[in-house]
Amino acid sequence: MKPLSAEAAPGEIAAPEPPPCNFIRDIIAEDVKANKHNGRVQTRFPPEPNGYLHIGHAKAICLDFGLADEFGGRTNLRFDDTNPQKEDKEYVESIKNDVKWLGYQWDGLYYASDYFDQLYEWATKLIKDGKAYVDDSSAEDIRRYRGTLTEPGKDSPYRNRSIEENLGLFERMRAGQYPDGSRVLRAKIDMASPNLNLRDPVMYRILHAEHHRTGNKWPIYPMYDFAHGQSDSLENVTHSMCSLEFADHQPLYNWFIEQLGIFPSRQIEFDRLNLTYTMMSKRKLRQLVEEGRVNGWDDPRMPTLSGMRRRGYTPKAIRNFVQAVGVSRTNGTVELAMLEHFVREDLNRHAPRVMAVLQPLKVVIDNYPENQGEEMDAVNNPEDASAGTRKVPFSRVLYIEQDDFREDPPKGYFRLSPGREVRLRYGYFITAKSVVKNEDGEVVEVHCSFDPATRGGNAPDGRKVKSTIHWASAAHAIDAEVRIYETLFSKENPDEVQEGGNFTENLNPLSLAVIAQAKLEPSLANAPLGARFQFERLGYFCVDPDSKPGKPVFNRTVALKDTWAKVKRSRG
RNA sequence: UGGGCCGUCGACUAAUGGUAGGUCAAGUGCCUUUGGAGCACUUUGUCUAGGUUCGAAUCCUAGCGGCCCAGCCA
Repeated sequence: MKPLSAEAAPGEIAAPEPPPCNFIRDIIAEDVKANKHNGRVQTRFPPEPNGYLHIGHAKAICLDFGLADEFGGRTNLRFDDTNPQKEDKEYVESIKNDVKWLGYQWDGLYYASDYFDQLYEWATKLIKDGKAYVDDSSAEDIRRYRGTLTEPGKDSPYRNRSIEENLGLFERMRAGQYPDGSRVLRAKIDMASPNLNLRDPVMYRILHAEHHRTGNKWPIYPMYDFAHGQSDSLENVTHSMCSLEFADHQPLYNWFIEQLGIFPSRQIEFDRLNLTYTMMSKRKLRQLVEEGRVNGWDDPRMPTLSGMRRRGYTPKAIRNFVQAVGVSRTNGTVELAMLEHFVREDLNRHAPRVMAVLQPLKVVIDNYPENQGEEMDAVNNPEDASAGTRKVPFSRVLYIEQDDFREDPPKGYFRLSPGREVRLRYGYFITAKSVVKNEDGEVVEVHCSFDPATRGGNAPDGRKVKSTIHWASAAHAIDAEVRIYETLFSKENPDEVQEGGNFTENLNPLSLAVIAQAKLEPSLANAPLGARFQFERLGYFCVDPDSKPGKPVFNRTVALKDTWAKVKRSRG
């Protein structure tokens, strides 16, 4: 049965479709139905503040916040800041900013470092219960004793120290009496477990490092595994979503909660988002930034939320995309085309239309009076009548797109060519009469005639033209820099390299093209930073922060779908 | 090679033992003052082999294929 939403009265908002099913929603719905935790739903988004958020994080954010919202629950933002060497305040600020930009507001704001005292106390309890011990082995010995994927590990020689000795040692670790790396606190579980995470995992390591929040208070820091589940538990998190690679950690997550007898948060793993022609590895994104292959974390080619924001993506488009992609436990890669569809869909509805000529070709209308001009009425957004109209100046000398004129038009080419009549959008019908060429034989000027009866773009005699092209009046146009982006990598999977190769070899040398002198209609002169437009027939563009008064810079967010390009391709 | 997770149109994802459906992509047509947008239509799929069952994408067994795990990272 088809939904009847299409029959809703014009202007009426169709009832939102029920969200597509997914296995996490099913789990939560069942728990709520069974009145588990009295039907309460609490989630959390737990980034480590060691880099900028990317589109992959957006999926986690939409899941954590979106599912909680659906069930009337709450969501915390918690920074998993247990490794001071990699973390920084700069990242926590950018993360907060990006989450808000995406459209979400957290209920509680926490840091794992808020729990360091509690965690320390819990570690002491485990020692007293004979469930944890201090190991003096070197990192290398610990690795050796851990065994391999196929062989069991062996007990550390320090595994059976007395509780009193362990307590004393751990206190001195905490007092800062030992150098980095000299000792660790380990959980006493099972060195023969087929799950390597259960082979006496490290709970605390010694790190004489300054933490961005706790300063020099702590010379020891808990590992992720000894912090995450307990943090969830302290926040009474009912459903703790994380990515698939943590599935092997779940038994350990549960083990600590059980040994400590604390609130039983439940971990649920889902698949990460992968996208073609880009990558989500924070480490590699950082490398691109540090090696100067891109211009910072917010380079519009980056898959970071800050990059996408600068590129002109809307939060709504990203949320819709994430919703459409869904969630499962398979490892797949979503086509970039799907992301682009959702920006176009959103921008098509909301972005005002303007005319801009990127590769200008001069057109002179010989029978239009010199030193005369007029203003044409142009529709701001055909998708939204309330957006109104504006005036666009017209005169004898114009610019059109170089692509919109062919001296020798190929078959199927509908645009301007000698003897052919086309419409100037919101202007007049014009017919090409002759061309002026430079010494290289390139057309640098097209002379046309116009039909005064077609003002506004309609012929009273009802004759049709096959093409409508955009233009800018030479005398009135403003100059702008326009940055055209292509995919950052030229391979669908940038990690696909020859033996011994490196992903940077797959960087697309054409990922950025700068047009220094585009010609824009004058209404764009004072467009505010971040403003988004459709340049008619070209794509969606937004104002970049590099803009200077009188010299705007535009980024192309995404091109319009280009049927002509498709025709050309299919004809070779 | 031990353990864990996972295989559904080209991509992503539904169907919870009972009609294999949706979105993107691709294609065809209509419409059009954006070769845009919109509308209509179309193509293509349950990894393989057995089994259970009136009935299997779903349950079982065995293969095959992919991903993750041997940090004092998260």
